Amino acid sequence: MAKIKAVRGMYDILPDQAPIWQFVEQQVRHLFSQYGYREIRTPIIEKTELFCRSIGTGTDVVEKEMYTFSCRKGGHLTLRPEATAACVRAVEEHGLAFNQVQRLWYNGPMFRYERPQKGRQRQFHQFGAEVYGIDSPDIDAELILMTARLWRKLGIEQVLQLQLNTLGSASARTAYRAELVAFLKANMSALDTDSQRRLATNPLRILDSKDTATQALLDHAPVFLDYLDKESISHFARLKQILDDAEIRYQVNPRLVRGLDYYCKTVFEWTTDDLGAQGTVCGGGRYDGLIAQLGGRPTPGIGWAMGVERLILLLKSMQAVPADIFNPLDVYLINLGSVAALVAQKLAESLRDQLPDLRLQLHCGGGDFKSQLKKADRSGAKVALLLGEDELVQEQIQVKPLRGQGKQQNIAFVELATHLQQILCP
RNA sequence: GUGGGCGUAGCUCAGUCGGUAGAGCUCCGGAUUGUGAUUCCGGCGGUCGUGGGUUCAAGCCCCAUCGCCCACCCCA
Repeated sequence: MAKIKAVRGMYDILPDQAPIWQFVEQQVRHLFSQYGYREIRTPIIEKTELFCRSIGTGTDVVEKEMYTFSCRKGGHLTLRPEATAACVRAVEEHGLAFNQVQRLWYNGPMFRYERPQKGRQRQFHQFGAEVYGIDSPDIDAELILMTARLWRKLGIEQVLQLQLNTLGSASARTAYRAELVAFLKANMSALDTDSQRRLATNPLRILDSKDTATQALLDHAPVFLDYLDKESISHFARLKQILDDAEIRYQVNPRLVRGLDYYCKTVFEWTTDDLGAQGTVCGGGRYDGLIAQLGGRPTPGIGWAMGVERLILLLKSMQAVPADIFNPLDVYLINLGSVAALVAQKLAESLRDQLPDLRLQLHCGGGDFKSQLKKADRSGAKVALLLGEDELVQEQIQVKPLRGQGKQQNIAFVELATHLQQILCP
């Protein structure tokens, strides 16, 4: 019978890799606590309509990448392709943003039905931050500064570049988009096939086309700057001023558009050349209109998300993963014979009572002395404890350092905890 | 959705012109009765992705199919 394998594009995180995930998660959680952000956890399934109305029906994500299924009682549900929409939904549903500011963060799996490749999977994980109730650019800057701090903390700041743009107010953007589409439709024949397709789906992306004929045509197209509202311009100027003052380097990229409809004003991406085709590690922006669009009282919002898998790929390629996170053990307890096994079990429990931070593994499953010692070595433990018949009689145990130069010593049971503490925490 | 590359032991991979399936690592045992790592010897481990075809003979050639990887596209 054929073996069942994991679903395409969805991966197991095996014990060898889990410490890297724990390390990254711990670093990001600490970052959020440094800035006073609070965690929010929402379900991974939402009503399909939530994503259609927030992300936009014309986007790739909604049009062809969602895992959607019908509910037993009718209606359509979707595995979340991102978390901002769910966050907004929850915040509105519980009135969290009513006359107050919220700084929130989340972490968890997201789902998009795409062809898998490097840095792109169908189930992937994001950390994200969302802020509600602040319309001034100081919060835009704070959100960017905290990501910059994370890159420094992880030692990957050299390979990441900040791309920055402003999309203007929602109305300015819609007006421009309509003008651009009208212009391009009139010149349809001059467009490459890719761009012709994008005209219906994501017209602003056409500005980024690599086709030379298309680029030539774009020289005569409406210019976005002419449509930008004054408020957005000054918002953007202030953001840049704060970033300059904080000595955060960035590149203004007028072609930075982002593929989700809800963005307005500030958008940004942290990108790298070290990950192949999927170079965006973190991206985000402002979405002042979204909450009202979903039926709430008009409230400004802004946020970012980072791809954990991409972050980990980058850490590995930079060799920035600390080596000491992988060793799970301090002590391996060897026992010979059924009487020793009984005593060892009790001894192990007693040590865990006395030294709650001690990482101790009791050898189980028998085997001769030699094979147990071999397992102790392979386990990565710093110290082996040897309990056999001779030791039982004397109520002592052999303490054998496996890594350093220390000598093997005979230690009385009652002094074991103190002794271990001394040799393990110098 | 469209291209290109690749599927051989648990893992990493050799396999020449079509001629009975290999190595290293891991694991187990021995050299060494209760002292690991190094060394040496031995052992376990295979539907060569799957199905069909050509052939006296297929891991190798042909067709189909499934899977994985990379890229386009898109995004984190």
